[in-house]
Formats: sequence, C-alpha cells, structure tokens
Amino acid sequence: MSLPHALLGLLAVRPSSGYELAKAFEGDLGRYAWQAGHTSIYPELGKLAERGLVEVTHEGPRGSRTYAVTPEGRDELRTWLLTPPRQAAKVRNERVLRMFLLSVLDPADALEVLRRITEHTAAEAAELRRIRSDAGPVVAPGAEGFGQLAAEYGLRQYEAVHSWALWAIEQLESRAAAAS
Amino acid sequence: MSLPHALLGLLAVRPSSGYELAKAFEGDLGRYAWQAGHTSIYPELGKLAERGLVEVTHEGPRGSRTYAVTPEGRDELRTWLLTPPRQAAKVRNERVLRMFLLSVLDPADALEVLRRITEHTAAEAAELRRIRSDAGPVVAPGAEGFGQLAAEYGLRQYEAVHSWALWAIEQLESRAAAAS
DNA sequence: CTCTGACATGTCAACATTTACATGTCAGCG
DNA sequence: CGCTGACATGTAAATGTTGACATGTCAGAG
Repeated sequence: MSLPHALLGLLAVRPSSGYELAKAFEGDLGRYAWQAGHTSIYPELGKLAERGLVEVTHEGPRGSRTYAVTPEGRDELRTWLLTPPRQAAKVRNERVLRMFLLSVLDPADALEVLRRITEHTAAEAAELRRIRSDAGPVVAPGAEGFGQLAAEYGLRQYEAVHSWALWAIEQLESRAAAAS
Repeated sequence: MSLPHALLGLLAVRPSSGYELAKAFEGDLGRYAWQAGHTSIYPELGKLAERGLVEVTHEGPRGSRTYAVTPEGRDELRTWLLTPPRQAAKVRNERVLRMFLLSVLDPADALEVLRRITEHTAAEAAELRRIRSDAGPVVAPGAEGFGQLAAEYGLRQYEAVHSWALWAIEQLESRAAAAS
C-alpha cells in the first residue's frame, strides 16, 4: 500500500493540508503515478499522525490543518525509496490495459482507437512542452506541480506512447495491404 | 473496475481456464497494465458467466474448466474498448510513484536510485528485444504472450524510462557541479 | 510406490478504496 | 444581504482486492 508513502512524499516537499494533498492527486501525480481521493487521504493522515510520521503544524481558517513530516517520517520515506521495489510492485492502469487488449478488435476498430491515441498523446505532450518552457529549476519542485523530473517523465511517456501508436498503425495497415 | 474486461480480452484471444488466466497476469499484462490474482479471477469468472458474457466450453482433468467469451461478451468488450476512457481512468503504479518522489531524496541517494533504474530498464529492454527477434506475426498473439503490440509497447516504455533516468542523472550531476 | 512440484480451484477474513451523504466556512459578486 | 463557488473536513456503506488457509489431482523422478 503506497498511499502513506505518497503522502509523506508530498509533505516532504512542502507542508500541506489534506485539501491541498487531494488537489495534488488531481495533477500529474494522479495522472501517472497514484490516485487518491480526499476520503482516503483524511483518514490516512490521521493514521500517519498516530504513528508519529507526520504532525499538525498549523491550524488555519475553515478548520484547515497543515501537516508536515516529522524526522521519523522522513526516515521512513527515505528507507522506502532506497529499498528496491519487490518485483510485485503494484500496477494498475486502465489506459495501458486498453492498449493490451487492442489486438482483439478487428483492424478497422483498432485503427480508430490508435488514431485517437496518437491525437491525445500529441496534445498532452505539446502541453507539457509548453509548461516546460516557462519553468523554474529542475529538481526543486515548482509551486504548481511536482517538479521538472516528473514533467519530463510524463513528456517522455507520452512521446513513447505516441510513437508506439504510429508504429502500430503502420503494422496494421501493412498487414491489411498484404491481405488484400 | 477493469478486471472483467481484462478477462474478456484474454478469453477473446483464446479460451482458457482460470489457472491459465492467472498465469497471464504474471506476464507482461500484470507487469504494465493490470494485476490480478487467482482469488479475484475465479469469482469474477463466475459473475461473468452469470451475466452470460463467458461460458464453460470444456471440462478437463483436475477439475479444470475452460471458459470462452460468448457473442454478448465480445460485444461488451468491443463497446468498452471503443468508448473513450473517462479522464478519470484508474492509474496506480508504485514504480512511477517512486520516480515522482525521487526529488525529495538528497542528490546522492537519488543518484543511487536512478542508476539502479538505468540498469534495470536496460536489462528489461534487452530481454524484450531478444524475445522480439524470435517472434511470429505482429498482431496475432503468440502462444506465450500477449502479442507483439504489447511487447513493442513494453520495449518503448523501458527505453523511455531509461533515457529519462539518464537525463535525470545528468541534471543532478550538473547541479552538483554548479553548487561546488 | 512415494515424493515433489506444477496444475487447478476455491473460501474467508482483513484491508483498501470508492461513492454517496453530510456539514460548515469564507470571499466576491450583484 | 443573499447567492455561488471554492475551500475544508469528515463518516458510513458498498465494493473491490489481498493474504492466509484449504483441498485435491496428476506426471515424472528416484
């Protein structure tokens, strides 16, 4: 279960409220890496606080509470990141699953889906390139997102899927030509 | 919830027993796309059979039952694949999460992790290239795996992560040099 | 013939996650 | 001042997933 580590990681970047953490999962983090809604975040923050890995450092308006990682939390996070993932690291990605199952469609349907993928990935990649061009330092996370490291990862991801989809279209079309 | 669709997809490729389906999730499918253990597969096959999307076509030795998709199941699968995923498609990937959190480590630790990633991705990519070289037709799924489409996807994925990790190492090292 | 390991299916309790419900604050607009 | 929408936190039931336990078959090695 990686949610506690995701929260520790976010809080290690910057102390935040549960609400802000929930917002973070709506961005790149939730898009590529790990999803969570506020209904799992709030209870989990409570558990982490009980274990002494995070603490409330500030109470603001509208009942907001700002959490920060404790030194123990930082240790836990560092240990987790430095321990190589078991080969059974959890993976669940609906989009990728769809790509895997594409070959069960007949070629016309598959081509349609692949074309949509090329359009989508091209648009997302363009957006990330745009963001990159007006960005700050590379390792320090910017105010709005989760650092250039993550943005660059997403960009390369989209480029790879884009080129894969183009390749797949070519394969399908050349097979169709050969069969005719 | 994508498990039923994953099962329909696998059965659309080739009728299989629950045991064989569980094996399939241990390969590329479970590595990149979707995980499931036999404890979720058997009950889900039961539900799909109740809904008339799959049926038992053969009973073999040791109580094995071979399932196949029905025409209704094929319809359901096709409809799902052709419906564009909601923007909230489920994503959960522990390895990617680790990469996102990398920037909270101090540079020496981060470099260590990145180096391990480059080694790991290089090895996996080499393995996939090896498999590709002794492979059959591109779209039809081979006996052992889930088609060349998926293998090619995995290969490009590893190459992208590999090149990202090299880039990230360079960034960290140049920052370290600038800071000294 | 016995042992081992792969084949094959299943249940159930514990745990994690999602969906729906529920409540209240505060800033800005008209 | 009332409305709206973002801010902010929570609970509870339903659902989904994992891990531990349980059972039994069959082929091949020794």
